[in-house]
Order: sequence, then structure tokens, then C-alpha cells
Amino acid sequence: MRGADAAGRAVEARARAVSGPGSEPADTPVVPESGADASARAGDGPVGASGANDPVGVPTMFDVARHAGVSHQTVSRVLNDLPGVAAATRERVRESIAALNYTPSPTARAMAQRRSGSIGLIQAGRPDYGPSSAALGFNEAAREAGYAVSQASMRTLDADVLTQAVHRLVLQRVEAIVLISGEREGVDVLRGIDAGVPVVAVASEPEPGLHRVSFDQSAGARLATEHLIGLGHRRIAHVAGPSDSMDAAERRRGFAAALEAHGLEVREPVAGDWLAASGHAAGRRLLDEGWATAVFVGNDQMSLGLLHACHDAGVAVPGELSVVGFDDIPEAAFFTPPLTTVRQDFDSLGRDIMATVADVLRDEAAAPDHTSRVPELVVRASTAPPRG
Amino acid sequence: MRGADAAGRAVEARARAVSGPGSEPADTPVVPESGADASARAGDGPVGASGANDPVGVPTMFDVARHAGVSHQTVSRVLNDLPGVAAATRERVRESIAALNYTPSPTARAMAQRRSGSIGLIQAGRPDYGPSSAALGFNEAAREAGYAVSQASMRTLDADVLTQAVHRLVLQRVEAIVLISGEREGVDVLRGIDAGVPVVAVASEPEPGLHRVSFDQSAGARLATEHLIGLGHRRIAHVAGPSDSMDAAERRRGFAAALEAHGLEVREPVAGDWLAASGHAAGRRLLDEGWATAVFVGNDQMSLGLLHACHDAGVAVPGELSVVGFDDIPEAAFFTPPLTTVRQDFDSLGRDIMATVADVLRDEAAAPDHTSRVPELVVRASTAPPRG
DNA sequence: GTCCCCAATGTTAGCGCTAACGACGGTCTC
DNA sequence: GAGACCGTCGTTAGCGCTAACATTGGGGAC
Repeated sequence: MRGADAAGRAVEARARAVSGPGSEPADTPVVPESGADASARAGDGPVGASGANDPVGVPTMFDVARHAGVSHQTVSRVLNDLPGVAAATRERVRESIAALNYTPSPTARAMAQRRSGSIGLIQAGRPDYGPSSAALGFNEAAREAGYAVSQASMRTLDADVLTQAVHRLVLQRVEAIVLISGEREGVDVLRGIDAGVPVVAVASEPEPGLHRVSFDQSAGARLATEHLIGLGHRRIAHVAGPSDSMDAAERRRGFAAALEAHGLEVREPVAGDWLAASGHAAGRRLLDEGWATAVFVGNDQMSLGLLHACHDAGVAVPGELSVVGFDDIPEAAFFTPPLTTVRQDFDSLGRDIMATVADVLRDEAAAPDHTSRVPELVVRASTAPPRG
Repeated sequence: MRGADAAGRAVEARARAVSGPGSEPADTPVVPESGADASARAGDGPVGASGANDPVGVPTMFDVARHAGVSHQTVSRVLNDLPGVAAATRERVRESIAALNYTPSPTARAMAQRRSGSIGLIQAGRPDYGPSSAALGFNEAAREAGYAVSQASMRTLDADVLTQAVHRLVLQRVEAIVLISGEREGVDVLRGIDAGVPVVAVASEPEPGLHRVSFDQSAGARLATEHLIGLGHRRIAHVAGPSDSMDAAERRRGFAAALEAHGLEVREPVAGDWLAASGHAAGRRLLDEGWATAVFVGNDQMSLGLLHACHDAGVAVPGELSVVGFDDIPEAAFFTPPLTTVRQDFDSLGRDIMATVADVLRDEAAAPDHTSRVPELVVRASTAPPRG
């Protein structure tokens, strides 16, 4: 249906373009504005292409131009706030734009300008609370900044798939590419590609030559650890995230630093994979060992698993073991017991990403920058002084 | 930096375009194919616009045409698998495409064809596990189907913002719009807008005139309720989701239907808002009443809150109260006790969405269709026969 | 052999916009 | 008062592609 309409319009337009110039000049112009008449008579291509009062087609710049009695270029100038337009004309064009409810075509603009007004977002990994929230925050911020977001997400990070995704986005002429992925490999792959556009990544480890945004994971871990130390714990264990995660590494680093600062023993962390099941397994192991009086767990999901293991083993939390998590997912307040954890405001992180993108786009030559936020400790009921 | 590069390239290209045609025709063509020579000499616009062996610029269709010794139109035909190209020519063009590592510009294609090869995705609401997973599944499926995804998400569903988002997407010439939002209002708003492109929504309630995809929430609720009935429970309560959620309404309906089918009393559900806190409050209320021996809770987060309330009140689950959730979020297996719940495969849902979009795009006149999946019950440790 | 037809190709004209330049009055300057 | 100069427009040429038409050069039918 829509196809037929378009064809009909094209034919009609062509007929008008041919017959118009032949008859009109002889008659007295009906339209008072001479400018309007001239531009209408020019009839070169685009002018005739969209009917005078076609109710179906989206209005183009030429429709606005005719309506305002100026050339399409003047409309363009008004649209882009360029100088060289008299105030009165500018006003008249604005009115025509409003009258026709005109909005410029991003596609055509992208074509002519070789920029698209859109940003590519790659989210790699599980759709966990953190990345999803950050992506959402970014999306909203981008929209507010007038950018479209072209998303290319993947459940698992695969170098080939990632590379393909980047190329796709580049072809779409995105102006920047944002990567939200905890895995180090994602950042590495991206750095290896010359996308030709700026890349902003969420990365908590220093990444030379890359614009990045992150929470200070190490500081967050120190917060958590020092909270435990402050309560009087001396034997504190750590359940870490996967080794390919930058956040996991940074949290581990912060944890160790805090212990060392207080002269406490730093044991090798138990490795997890962020999922509750691994936290459960880690909990079993720690309880078997029986060394620790407190655990700093890499994230809230694993904490849940660990709490579960404690419950199974009849170990009271926080009575016999204190637990601190990381992230503060919405559910953490309702764990049994409510989890003391380190809160990251992912929404703001997403907005920081957009802010960084805007900065980079403003001055592409700028040296890679790093925006960092410090997470905050939320004390609930899973921590207490050690027994005795 | 890139700006300077681009400018330099343009100048260089222009210079070549002027000098090239002047000298070449006099000499013996170096390239054997006469076609190539002719097309190169034509020099109308685009041909000269991208240098012969410009190492920086992305190759265009004209570069491929010259390389293969054919016209750009033939390249286009090969690209789009159109008939009217000799097998040998087709092969040669394919080789040139590969040799130059050419990929067509989606922007230009969108411009000429008035279609963009992209789909708009609107995700409205909290970035919960369900919607996020569905969005991810959709994203992957769309990519596999060769579509780009332009995302416009919003944390809260606001009619104006939604309308704006739709218009933005339409301007971007998306070929279809997908809405992932549990709230009825989202669907209503979308139906009120004539986007001019097909709309596919995740909606579990019948929505006349809309293509939709969903899980059969009612069937899932029946599954859960009948599980409890099967265990011997006769007084079963329900903690429902917010009234503006279609899923909540459908689950409530299925719950009531199952009870009625067995001649059991249907009490007014306790209202929640999907969050753990509301589940906690609902739990307190139910425990105060002391009527129910089992609860079917609208989702897993609220179940967590309810379990927490039970724990606080010293009520044993499942000993004194059985609890069934809905969704099967990854953490559900590690609640205390592990939650019996109804699993929805959100990833597949996302893929169903893409499949529906593809169907609709294939035949836009097709009557609005509905794809439905039946969720499955996952029995864990939060349910048991009633005491006595 | 002549004519017709069709497969295989080439040519032309846009899609709706921006960028670069051209044109046209009027000031200002000396 | 004539040329330089500027503010204000208008015109032209693309961006890289597709759609529609024009143009070839054989192969059959007669």
C-alpha cells in the first residue's frame, strides 16, 4: 500500500515539473512573494519531488523552503543555526517549519555530512543488573543529548563477533562506539581495531589510549574491607570474580591493599564467576577451612550463594561470619540477612559515559581521559564484630 | 585529526578527477577490459569522487565497478541478487568486492530505498532481568537477520517521552518498532500513534490490531497454582504485580481460574509492585492474617521479600508456608530456601520478537498475529504439602 | 537474410540534505 | 561617485546507493 502511494507521487511530481515552467511565466504570479515563485519555478530535481500539498509524504526541506518563500539552503542555515540569515527571514522559516511540522531526515543528513548523529553501543556479557542499568542510563543521556543509539549486544564476548559488531556500527557511520563489558578481552579487542571513530569503554583498569569511564573498584573494595577491619575482624577472606574481569582484579587489589595497610594476612582469594552458584561453592570451601571470620565477596549474586551455603551449614551470619557484597543490586536489601554491600550507581555511570562521549566528540584530539566515581558502602545486617 | 585527513582526501580526489580523463584516453588503456575504461572515462560525479586507489576512504560501489570493469549498476545487481547478470560477470564482481573488502553503505541504501535496514527497540521500565534478557535476545536475533537495532529506552514509561521516542525512530526510518514493556499504558500509547511502520509489542493481554509476542502468563500461573493444589493446599494466597501490568493481570487470572477449577476459595490478591520490598510487606500481611498455607507470588523478587518476611517472623518455608514465584531469575535457585518458580525463557522470547518482525516485514498486510510460549514450572525447595 | 525479442549491460535521475561557491543589492570609504 | 566590501540570499554539485529506463548484441522464427 505504501509502495503504491510513493510511486503515484513520483509520477505526479514529474508531470508538474515538466508542465510548470512552460505556462507559469506568462501569467501573473498568483503568489505575492516573488521569492517563492522563483524557487518554485526553478523546478530542479528535489523541488518537484514532493508534491505541493501531498498529505502522505513527510515534508522535506524543499517544502519548507517553498512555504517560507526562500531557498532550501536558507532553511538549512536556519536549521543549523548558521549565520547569514536575516532575523526576519529566520523567523519566517521557523514558522514554516512549525506549520509543516517538519523535521530533518537524519539519513539524508548523515549522507551529506558523513556523520550520523548516532552512537554505537556494544554490551557484551550477561544482562546483569549493572551493565543493563548503565546501558539504560547511557541510552537516556544520549537521547537527551540528541543522539540516536545503535545497539549491538552479545551474550558472550567473542573476539570475532565483537569485531564484526564494531564494523557494522562503523558502516552505520556511528560517531563513537561505547563498550560496556567487564571483560578485559573486550577492551583489548576494541583497542586492536582501528574503528576510525572514538571509543569509550567502561574499564576499571588503566587502558592506555582509550577513553574510559568507571567506578573506582579498588576504592570500593577498600571501603568494604576496612569496614570489616573496623569491626574487629583480622582473618578476612575474599571471593573474587573471574580473572578476565577488570573489576574483579581491581576489587581484589583494593582488598589486598586494605589488609596490608593494617598488617593483616592476605590469603589467596577463592575464584568465582559472578554467579550465585560459584558463591555457594566458595562458601562451602571457606566454611570447610574455617579460617575466616569475615568474607568480602566480589558481588551480590555470589554473596547470595555464599549466604545460602552458610544457611545450609548452620553458620550464623553475621554471628559467626560477616559478609560484604558488591554492587547493591535491588534485591540485596532482602537477602537473609540483608546484605552489607558496596553500592555503585550504574545509572550515573551510564550518564558519565555519555558525557565522556560528548567531550571526546567536541575535541577528538583530546588525550584519552578517565572519569571515575567512588562507590559507597551500604551497611545492613550481614556484618558484625567477630565472636568473642 | 580526522577532520584534516578528510579535507586532504577530498582535495586530492578532486585533482585526480580533473587530470585523469584528460590524459588517459590518449594512451593505450592499461586495463584490458574495455568496459572498465569506458566507465572510468564517464567521470560523472561519483566515479571521480573516490580516488582510484585511495588507501584511506571506504571503497564505494563505483570503486568495485571500476575494479571489475562493469557499471556500478551491475555491482548493485550482484549485491542484491537481482537477475540479469551473466554468471561470469557475477563471479568477477564478487571477486572485486572481496578484493576491495567492500561493504555497501547502509546510509546510502536507506536514502535511495527509503528503508533503513534497522529496527527500533523501545524498552520502557526498570532494567530487570526479564526485559533485559528479552532485549538481548532480540538484539542478537536482529543482528543475525541482518538488521541494525536502534534503541530508545526509558526508565519510566511516560506517554510523552514514549511518543517522542517513537517519532525519533520513525525519522530514522526504522522498518518496525518493537516495544518491550510490561505496562499496559505503553501498548496503549503505541496503538494511538500511527507510526507508519509495523509495531510488535510484548503483551500478554489480547491487543486488537497489534502484532504481539508473549509468554502465556495465565498458563504459567495455572501451572504454579496447580502445583500447590496438587501438594494438598486448599488455602492459597496470591501476591500480584501492579495493576497496570498486563502480566500481573494474566497471572492473577490464571491463578483464579485454577482455584475455581478445583472449587477453592479465591481471595483478593495482595497488591505488590514487583519489587522485593512490596513482597516483604505482602508477606507480613499474609502472615498476620494467617489464613494461607501457600502463596503464589507474582515474581521472584517479591518472593524474595516474602521469604525474608517469613524468616523474620520465624515462619518455616516450606514447612509452614509454601511459596511459588515467577520468572526464575538466576538467583532464585539460591534463595533460602531455593525457590520453586515458573521459568520464562526470555532469550527465546526476544528471538520470537525478531521472528515476528521478520514475518510482518515480509507481508505487511498480514493480520496481526500472536506468538505465545508456555512457561514451565521449576520445582525447588520452597513448596511442600501443608502441615497436618 | 531480416526482423524481433530478450538477456545482459549501461545511463540517468533522484533520495533529502550539506558544503562551496555565485550573485545581488546596498554601505562605507576615499 | 566609483570601487571595494559585506550581509543575504540563491545555485550547483555531490554523499553512495537504487529504480527506471535506454542500449546493445546475439539467437530464433519466418
